[in-house]
Amino acid sequence: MSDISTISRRESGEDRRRSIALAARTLIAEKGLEGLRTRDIAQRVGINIATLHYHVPTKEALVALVAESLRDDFQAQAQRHPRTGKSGLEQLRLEFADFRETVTDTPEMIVVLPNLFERARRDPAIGAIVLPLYDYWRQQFTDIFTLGIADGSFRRNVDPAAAACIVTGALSDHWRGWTDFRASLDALIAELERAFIRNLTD
Amino acid sequence: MSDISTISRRESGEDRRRSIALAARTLIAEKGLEGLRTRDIAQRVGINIATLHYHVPTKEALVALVAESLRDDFQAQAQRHPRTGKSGLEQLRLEFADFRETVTDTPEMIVVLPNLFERARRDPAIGAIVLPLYDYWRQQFTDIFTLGIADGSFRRNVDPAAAACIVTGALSDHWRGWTDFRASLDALIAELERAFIRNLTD
DNA sequence: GTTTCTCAATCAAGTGATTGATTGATGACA
DNA sequence: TGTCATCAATCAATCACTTGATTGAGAAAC
Repeated sequence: MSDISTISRRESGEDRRRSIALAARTLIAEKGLEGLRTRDIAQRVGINIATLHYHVPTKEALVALVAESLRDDFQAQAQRHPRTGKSGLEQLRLEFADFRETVTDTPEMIVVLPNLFERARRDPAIGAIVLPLYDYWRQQFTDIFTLGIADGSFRRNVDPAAAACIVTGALSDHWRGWTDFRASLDALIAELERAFIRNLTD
Repeated sequence: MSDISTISRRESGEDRRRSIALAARTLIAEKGLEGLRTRDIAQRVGINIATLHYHVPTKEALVALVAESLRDDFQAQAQRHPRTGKSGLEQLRLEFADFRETVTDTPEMIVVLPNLFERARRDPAIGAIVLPLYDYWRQQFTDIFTLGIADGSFRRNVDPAAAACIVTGALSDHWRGWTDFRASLDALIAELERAFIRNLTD
């Protein structure tokens, strides 16, 4: 038998801030940063506006909290599958699998992160939190291409840094889904592999 | 000798709306859509807020005006250099040259357009204006790859639609400039060519 | 008792938009 | 040429909220 009188509306600071960040992420995905309102967030969480300010003092701090929340999730996902000892091509394929998983598991991250990247142009504090994610992601591919050239997976004349930019650009463009005019993810990934793998007659 | 008494503050509706659109574009580039204020636009143009509403009745109509303004500029630029009679690879190179020119000539378009693409998720009216631009751009590359396969410029196993997505993704990612971790435009373009050109021993 | 958390009411400034008056430009007419 | 009517364009003042944030009191947890 549940005791209604023990139901509390309180959450620890950390839990509450997590709830706030998640609600804000959802709302940014729905309405963009331009439509983000502190009252809407409070309502979505189920708290009073003053409670929201108790936990997160300004709107600016709120956006930073969202950025940190996304950074932490992104980093948790990046550690899921170890890469040690695999060839360049194998690692490339694992990165593609990871990408597919991210798109499936956290679709809202896909929408919110670019909004924060855009905001980073004007807000160095946000940039300091999220831009390293992009750098890290790109560095992963650069390392994979360097390895793949050395192990014979990829063409010798591949420029690892430029190739990394091509791959991250193509994948992030795909994840944005602005337009229905796009190749399927399978076709895109297959073409990305063909673009760099070493020709058998080389 | 100039006659001061003939100086007027009036502009035709069309000229005024053009001024308003350009000011709004500049402000979106500076502050994002979330920081766009009708009074700021009016001030930037040098008119009263009521005058702005006289010409453009709502903020929503204003964003649509910006979208149309960008569409028109984009389309004007797309017609600059004819492509007829050139090989797939030559056309690809012309597209890259066009891209370079756009980035140089209208840097603010580079920032504003993606903001409108994002807004298009939530605002079908804006999407109807700007998303066809992306489709058109992508279709250009698809056609180029199709042609280039037929004329022997590109590998036979290139999937034109997927390759177009890769190129447009890589270029648009580059133009965004979120991070300093990127290849130079020259290196990116060179790698994009290597990704698709036909190997001499094929 | 102390600390943390929550709330309703409120504040001050900002925001998109409106109102009513005025000005400027143009064409018709005497 | 001068006058008048008309319409387009402009403005200051104002409206009706909206917005991020604050205040002071009370509740909950330890």
